[in-house]
Amino acid sequence: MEFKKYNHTKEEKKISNFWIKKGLFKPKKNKSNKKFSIVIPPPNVTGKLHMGHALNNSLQDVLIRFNRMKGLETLWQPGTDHAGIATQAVVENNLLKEGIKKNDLGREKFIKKVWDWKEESGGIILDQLKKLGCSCDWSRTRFTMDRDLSKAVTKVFVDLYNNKLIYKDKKLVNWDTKLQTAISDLEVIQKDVQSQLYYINYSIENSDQKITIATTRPETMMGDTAVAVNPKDERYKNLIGKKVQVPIVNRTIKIISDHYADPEQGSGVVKITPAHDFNDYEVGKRNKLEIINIFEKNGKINMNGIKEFHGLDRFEARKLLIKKLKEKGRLVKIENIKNKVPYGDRSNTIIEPLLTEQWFVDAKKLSKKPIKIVKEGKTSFFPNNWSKTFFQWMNQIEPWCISRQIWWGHRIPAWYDDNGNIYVAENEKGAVSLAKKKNKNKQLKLRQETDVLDTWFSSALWPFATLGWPNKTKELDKFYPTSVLVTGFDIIFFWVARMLMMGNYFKNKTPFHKVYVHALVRDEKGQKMSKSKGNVIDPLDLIKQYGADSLRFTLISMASPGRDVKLSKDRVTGNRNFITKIWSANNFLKINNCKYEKKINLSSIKLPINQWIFCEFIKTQNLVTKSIENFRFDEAAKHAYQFVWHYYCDWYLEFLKPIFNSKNKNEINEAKVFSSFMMANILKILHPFIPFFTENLWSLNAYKKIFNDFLISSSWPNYKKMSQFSKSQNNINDLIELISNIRSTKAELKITPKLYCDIYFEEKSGKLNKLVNANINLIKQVGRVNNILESKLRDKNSLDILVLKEKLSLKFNEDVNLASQKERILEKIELINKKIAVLNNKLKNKAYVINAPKEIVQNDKNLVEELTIEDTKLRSIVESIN
RNA sequence: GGGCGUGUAGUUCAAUGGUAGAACGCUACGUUGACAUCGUAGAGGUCAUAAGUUCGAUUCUUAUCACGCCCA
Repeated sequence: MEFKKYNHTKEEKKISNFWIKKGLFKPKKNKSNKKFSIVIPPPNVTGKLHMGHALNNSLQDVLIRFNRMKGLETLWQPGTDHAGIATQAVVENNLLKEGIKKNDLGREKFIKKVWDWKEESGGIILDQLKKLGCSCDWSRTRFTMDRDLSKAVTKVFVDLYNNKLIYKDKKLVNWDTKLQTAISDLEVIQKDVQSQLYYINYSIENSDQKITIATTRPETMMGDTAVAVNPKDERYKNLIGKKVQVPIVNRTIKIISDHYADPEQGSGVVKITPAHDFNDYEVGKRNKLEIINIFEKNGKINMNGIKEFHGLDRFEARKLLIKKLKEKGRLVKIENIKNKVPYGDRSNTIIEPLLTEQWFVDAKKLSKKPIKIVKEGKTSFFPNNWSKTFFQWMNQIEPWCISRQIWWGHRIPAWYDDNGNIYVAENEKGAVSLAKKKNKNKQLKLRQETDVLDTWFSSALWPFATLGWPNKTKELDKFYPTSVLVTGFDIIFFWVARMLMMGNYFKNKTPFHKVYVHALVRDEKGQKMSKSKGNVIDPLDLIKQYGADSLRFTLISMASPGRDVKLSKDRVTGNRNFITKIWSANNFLKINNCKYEKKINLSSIKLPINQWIFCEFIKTQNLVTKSIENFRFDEAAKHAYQFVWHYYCDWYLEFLKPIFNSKNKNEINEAKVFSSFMMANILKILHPFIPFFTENLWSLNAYKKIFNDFLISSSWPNYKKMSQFSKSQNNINDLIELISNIRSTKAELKITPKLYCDIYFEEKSGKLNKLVNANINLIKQVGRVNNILESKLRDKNSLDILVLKEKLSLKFNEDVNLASQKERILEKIELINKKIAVLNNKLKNKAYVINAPKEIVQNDKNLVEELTIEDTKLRSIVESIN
């Protein structure tokens, strides 16, 4: 009979639709009243599925499917975030292609265009997650710009403002000159770059003396308002209070003393530009210096700069200034150095510290509770080291700049009157009434703040806003706090910390009990995947080629804690082969008409191989369960793989063959039913890893009839140990040992494995004899044994081996190379004696015998005994060869 | 500069204070009805280096070296 091959792509699509249509991803009430919930890390609405998503979501799906099968009421809450800057850029670019400029359109029309785009092509990634098999409750999909979530955002803003945890301030912020918005310090990447350090002479007023300052940013000289030296620096003590002239700029500034100047760095003299450097800003504040901003918002020199520099880009200005300094002989030298330069993570342009008015969250105050929560273990990280990273950042947290000068996002609910008063309220009506109150009922014209909020501000509310907050909903009651958060370490600060702040503040309960932090997916050489390197593996390509199940299984089985996943196609191929293996095993069941249609009474199972495989299954079931519960997805996958391939397929199915060839109807029937019953259980424990394939096979095998459920909603196996089976468990494992021994003996003797042999028991009363007689058919077929001999025939066709420490003779129909066999045994003897010597040495050591635990010492003694018996028997075999 | 992590078979990774495992790869042999996307058998490790703790260290401690990441 020929079987068609398993077609991943075709089947997966079918099953995905089917699950959704049947509503099987929705939480289902049950008796136990236990709940399990996860909120998805919302991907950007502009996002496309990459390997990081694939790993992140495969792991979540394992947890979700596992807990769903364990009978918990399970919710996986999906959705996307509006990705303010990224989305605005996408739509802006699309419009530009049509020749439309954002500013010509105006704010309102532009935002409508963004919504149009979102409806049409936003959220592709959600469909891609479906392809991956994610069992989110898609009917609950949320978007951070949804009306409900926006309501939550507004409420949070207003509450925090009223409690003085949000404030407006004029400060130096990280300014992106390309996007023309402020960004938070987390969105700034410090990059190592090659730079030039320029040494420039400033002349001291009323003197011939000059002092040399060093700077990487000479153009900011136009904003210099002081020169600083360290108070302890003897070289310059007498200069403090004197004045210097900034060359070219021709402004006179003071020499001040401030500890910020480092005598060891450069010349020990630094120029101070409070408007364009965070450190200088602090120096300026301490010394009450004037602040001169020389840049426009696009990074060009403004009217505060030198006349002929007006409108010049900052880098052009630098060139021109250096040229002029050279001409004037003020440039002492240029040094090549490596330094860190701030870049915007979205725009990849150099970030400019700029003095602007922005909105800030008092993160310091909000961080107190989360720190306590994590310390107390109410939220714990796995692996636990990440809590250190978390504390480190939280303990030195800075105010969080939340305003963005873009259009797409939650517009800040603040209104201004003409006198510059601020009214923060949930809507304009509220603001108007606040204004009235303040201004004795005078009718004032208000205008709303044009800035929008940082996208992460709304993401921070995700765990409760998606469940309906601020309304009191059933879902919020049931599923908040969520059980686990699964995320990459790269957003611990951006997202995890901020959710902890908001969740603990507004819900007074931590948003999740556990945070499972996974690593990065890299290429097979361990390099970060990046477009520029060209080493990106597209998960969708792999899904197309190998199926989502193969990709999932690969990612999951490689997710060891604290380690990056180094992905290669070979791995995926290997796991695809694993799935094919199960497919063909199932074909074997089909051919033999193995069906599980009536509930079995487990205690009525008689066949040793059935008892054995069941014992091994229980071991596996327990290991897989424990591993998933401990977030050891890698181990869970490996245990399942090991059992299916190396127990069920390699041995159990082989042992079935002699039974099917026999005439014992009872045995045949039991084998048919039980093999299929085991397959059903295999599908169950594999379901969280390879959901499509297993659900498909479940339906092909019609297991729904007997389990009354689709696989996805069937119950997780939790069989109890059957102690009356353990004798069979041991026997079959011994049998496997025996057969393996016969096989390897043949291989070593270069006897074709096909060849049958006769066997003779040297030790008639030993356990081998009993074992073989009890399983005679298995031995004969699987071990390729002809007859059990009554008396030993000593000739050149036969030889002795040691199995389970008993002597056994094998007799073949052809000559055996006894000399090579002898050599092999001698090698073994040598090895055994080495081991015995090591053990004896240990045992001779009195300190060891006194200090080591008794069991360990006893174990060693037993081992010596056993090895000695083995040694004696092997020696007698060698002697018999002579 | 501060912090975190990693170093075990050819490769990717486990485990473990008391005999070091798996997968993939490799080698040999093998298509008689589950499976060549396969089977059987096998080779392959001074557990980065050094010192310490210990009866005993791949495992614990410290230092060194190498690599990676985060923060300033």
